[in-house]
Amino acid sequence: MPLKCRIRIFHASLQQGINYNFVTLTFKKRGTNLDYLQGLNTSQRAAVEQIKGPVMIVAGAGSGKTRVITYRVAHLINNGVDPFNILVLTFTNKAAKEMRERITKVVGGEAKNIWMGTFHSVFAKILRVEGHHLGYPSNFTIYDTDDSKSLIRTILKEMQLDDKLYNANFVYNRISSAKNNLISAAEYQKNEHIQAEDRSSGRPHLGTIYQTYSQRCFKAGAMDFDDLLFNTNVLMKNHPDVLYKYQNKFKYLMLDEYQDTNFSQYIIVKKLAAIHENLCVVGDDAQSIYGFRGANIQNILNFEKDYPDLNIFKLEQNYRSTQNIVNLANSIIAKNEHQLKKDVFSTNEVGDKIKIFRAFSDNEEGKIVAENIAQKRSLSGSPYQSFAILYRTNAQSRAMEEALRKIGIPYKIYGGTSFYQRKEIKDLIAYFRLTFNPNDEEALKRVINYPRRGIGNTSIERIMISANEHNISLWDVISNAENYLDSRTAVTVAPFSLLIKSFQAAAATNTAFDSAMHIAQHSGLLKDLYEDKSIEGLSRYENIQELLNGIKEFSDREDIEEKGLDVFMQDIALLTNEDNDKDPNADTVSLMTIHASKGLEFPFVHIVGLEENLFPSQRSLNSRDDLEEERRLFYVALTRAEKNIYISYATSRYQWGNLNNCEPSRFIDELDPQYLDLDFRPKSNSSDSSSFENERSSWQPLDTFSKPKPQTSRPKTTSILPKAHVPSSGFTPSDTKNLQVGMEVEHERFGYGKVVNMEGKSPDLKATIFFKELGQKQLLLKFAKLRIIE
DNA sequence: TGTCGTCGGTTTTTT
DNA sequence: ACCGACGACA
Repeated sequence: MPLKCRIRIFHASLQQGINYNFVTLTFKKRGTNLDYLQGLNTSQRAAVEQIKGPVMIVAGAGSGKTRVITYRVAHLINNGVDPFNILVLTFTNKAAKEMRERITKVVGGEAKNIWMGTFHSVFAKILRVEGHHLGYPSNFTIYDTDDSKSLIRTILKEMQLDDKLYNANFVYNRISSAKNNLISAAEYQKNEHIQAEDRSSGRPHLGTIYQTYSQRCFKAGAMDFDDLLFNTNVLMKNHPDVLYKYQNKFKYLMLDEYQDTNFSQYIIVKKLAAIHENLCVVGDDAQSIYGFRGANIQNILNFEKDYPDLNIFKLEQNYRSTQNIVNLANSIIAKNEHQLKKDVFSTNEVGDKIKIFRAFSDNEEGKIVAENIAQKRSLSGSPYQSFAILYRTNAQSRAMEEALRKIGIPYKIYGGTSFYQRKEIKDLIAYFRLTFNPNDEEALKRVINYPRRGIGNTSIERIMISANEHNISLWDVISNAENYLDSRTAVTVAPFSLLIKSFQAAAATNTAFDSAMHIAQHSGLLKDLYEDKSIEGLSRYENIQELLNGIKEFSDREDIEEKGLDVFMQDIALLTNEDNDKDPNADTVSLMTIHASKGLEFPFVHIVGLEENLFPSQRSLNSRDDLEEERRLFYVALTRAEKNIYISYATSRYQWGNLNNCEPSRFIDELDPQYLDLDFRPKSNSSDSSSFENERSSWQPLDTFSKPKPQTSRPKTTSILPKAHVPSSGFTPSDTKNLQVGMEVEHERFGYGKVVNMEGKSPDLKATIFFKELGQKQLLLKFAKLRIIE
């Protein structure tokens, strides 16, 4: 067989390659550039050059991990490995994208042939091709968490179970963790241990729910996030021929953030690598922070057992941070019992000590952080991009946002509600989903009566009952309404099924954009949003525009052949906020959870909310393992910083609308004081320590707006958001043809703001405006009514 | 069937 | 404080 020959030749050349000394290697390869090897330290270089067999790279924070992965892939290609035979699994889509760009710089266009992506996106792609072996259509829907929970609620209702005891969240997590441990519904019900556990917690029906849930997903032609991995495992187990095919396709596997993989992912990788064993995992046990999602730190230890001839490389030199930061981070992580031994060090400058301060409330904390950023920026001349604010929970962003807004600092929030999770976006996408997969029960329930069509709960219930009775899908019922429903319901429902059928016809022949536009208009959704003149309605309408713009871009792409809406839809459920970053180069302060900050770096980092029960989280206090995960999380936060860290805590904080007192976090006590600047006093903290009700700032921002609001003592926690802006008398929109960055404007509803950026070309010219009350917004000028303030 | 008010859970982190 | 779910009423 030609295939076999190729492998043998290939291995032979590898053997030689390894025996070359460095100099020969540099000159050996024709037409390729091996200069990159020069820029690596000894252990990095050793890891890059060990291209055969199982490899584990233990990469300390900031030790040039991405660089090593990039160059290792480049090195594989330069040593004759076909890019089509390389699979690189990363943790986020963004990481994959960045890595591909970096590899392209070294090896050129060949890089686009590498399989690179997250577990979920890569195996979704494979399941679209191979899913038919398991009875799934290739256009299966991917249920997101909301879809899954909604289905669970429906099932609970049908089974007439108490939805307090069987809380949808709880059920979802239980099913998720079963799947991530490769326990099927049938096995779940057979497993005595699990059954005993469920009985003793008073929830004996969990197994049945799991079973029903799986069946319903299958019938709807849908997989949830965990199914993408679970079904990949089923596929590999039950279809050895398919497994064999991919084992030989992916002769070289690389796996980033190995510490964050769960059992299901671990088995996939292990099986894929079983023949060639060219498996390289990269990770840092000290940065394992996804245990709650089933990530198993044991995978690292198992790895050594599974591959006795494993080559381990440790990257211990930190190139990112000052010595003080690295030493401080080490002093924290040393408190954990479970860890691989390594010695992370820095030879950068010693740097400033780490500053800690106290605030009296979450709002004051925000104020100090914001002022500190403004001050540091003007002193050091660093752009806003060099600053990050990291927090434990998303809820903490609000106080920070308000403070930044108040003194006019532009910011960007990462994570939080993703663009694709917004209601209006999900609504439109549900129409798309239904068009391509009418059996998608969750999509159908979502839009069957939105916009209003007189199909209320009673009708929906009738449809569901009929579907269950005849053991058919909801779609089967409504598309044959006269056979399955009473005549009155049938009459209201029939037009809806015709509508969807007309969408199917439209989508069959049109490009993604034309189909999407057709559906947005004829579903009535666009009109419904257009008529909603509230602030929220306007912003929803703009979001739909944004989605349509995105689809237009997709339709205009020249590098892909299939441009139908179905192709666009394929992994939209797997996209997150970062993947929709409109202008990644804008100069803004970054706000995000510590989880979201993994892999990123910033010169100046604020870590806020260092309080007991918040960080470490209250839920982590019961077990040593959970607490250690929180400590690793703190370690991740500290190691994001290049130059300066500011740690802060508040002595009181609004939670659930109440003001609560807080204790400083135990993590603060664990910091080695020799690296701390204990005398640090933020400028404004000393003067108005008497009261945190005084919101007045001693620092005068440069870009004040023309109409300052009189300050009163704060009546409630969020006085920032006005219900509506009252336009100044005689508001008339200006001609925005000559709008330019820096101009101040008034918007009919959003109030006063300043243009910070312009992009696009007319008629799709977009302006990014920083509104005094509402923060940053992007507006399409052809829609926005703006008055330019002279 | 649609709308409005109340209630209750939520805030850990995400593909 | 905020959201979704649900019941009472139009």
